[in-house]
Amino acid sequence: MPAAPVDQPEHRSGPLLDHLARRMRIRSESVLTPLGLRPRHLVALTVLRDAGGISQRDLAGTLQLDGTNVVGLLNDLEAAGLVERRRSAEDRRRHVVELTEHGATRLNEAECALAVAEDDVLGALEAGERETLYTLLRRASAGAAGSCAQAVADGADACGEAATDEVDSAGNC
Amino acid sequence: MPAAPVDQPEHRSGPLLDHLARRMRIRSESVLTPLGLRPRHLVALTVLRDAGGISQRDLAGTLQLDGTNVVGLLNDLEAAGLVERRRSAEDRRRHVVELTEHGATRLNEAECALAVAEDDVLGALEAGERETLYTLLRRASAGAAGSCAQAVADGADACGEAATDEVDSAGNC
DNA sequence: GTAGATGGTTTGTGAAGCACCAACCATTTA
DNA sequence: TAAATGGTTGGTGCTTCACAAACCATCTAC
Repeated sequence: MPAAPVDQPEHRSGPLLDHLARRMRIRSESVLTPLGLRPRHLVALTVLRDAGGISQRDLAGTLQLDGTNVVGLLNDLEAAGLVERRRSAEDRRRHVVELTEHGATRLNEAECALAVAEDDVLGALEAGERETLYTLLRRASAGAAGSCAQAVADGADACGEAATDEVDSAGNC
Repeated sequence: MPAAPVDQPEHRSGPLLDHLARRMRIRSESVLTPLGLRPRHLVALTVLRDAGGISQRDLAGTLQLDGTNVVGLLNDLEAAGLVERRRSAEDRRRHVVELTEHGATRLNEAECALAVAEDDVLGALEAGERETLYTLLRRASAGAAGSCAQAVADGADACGEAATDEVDSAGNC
């Protein structure tokens, strides 16, 4: 073997992300079940809290989920009163989706409950590191939100911000 | 509404991890297909590179995957010559699984190819931040590896280290 | 040495998550 | 008025799993 110029080993986060997400999801499931939620509900709620009132189409884009399946997901959440569909004033075809107050509270409760799962999966990291991780994930998530590339292609301009507003839901465990 | 004592909003990485992993997986799929790999193969290969020669049982534990399904996964990888099953000398029931040289090379190629997907999903982060993210994920992954809790329960002592050895596969894109 | 536990394998079965298609209504835009 | 668009419903099918059952090889304990 030609002993290859060993310099810059690739550092891809993808597989690690995948791996940890899976571990976390498995742990989370048992914690979430008593609350009547599934991991994907949490994902949707989290996205909705960050994204404010967006259309289902945009939500589908952010979630990278087929539109028809978003309908079902939202049906669940709306039936539980965690989310609200309102017709948009500007375009009455659109549904503006938003967290209800109950939804925000419930999301917060769920996050508290998830502490156990997180301790388990992220146990090797100290508090400060976990916070760093959270910040990075959140930034990445916000940045990738509507997929800028696509937004640009559409001639839209939803790229610049969407990043750093305060999380303001009730924060008591 | 009672305006709740807004202090410590929960910062749970779980849902974000889930969200980003999904986005990444979707992006990765198209990049990986030409290489005849699936995202979950990459996860397994990555884990195997880090974990060295471990038994299938331990691999199943790390992957949190049912043993019977690990068999199928390894069948794929072995058929492609990326992985090798050897009978353990100490316990001939056990199969010691290890990356072949070809497997390491292929993993590296795949990681190079994944740059595109990563740029796409992690676009909001700069190079330094991505490296930080990678480091954190890797540490978390290594720490959670065999699930320390379980290892302790078994009376084993595989908790302390497993963290920071150099990645040493051929690193040329 | 024999019994029972353990690691691995095969062959199912079934559930969940999801993409995709088709048809449909309400609304907006051309 | 004719597309195009956002949302909804219902259906099909694929993939990824968990779980069960039956089996072989091997190890451990009695």
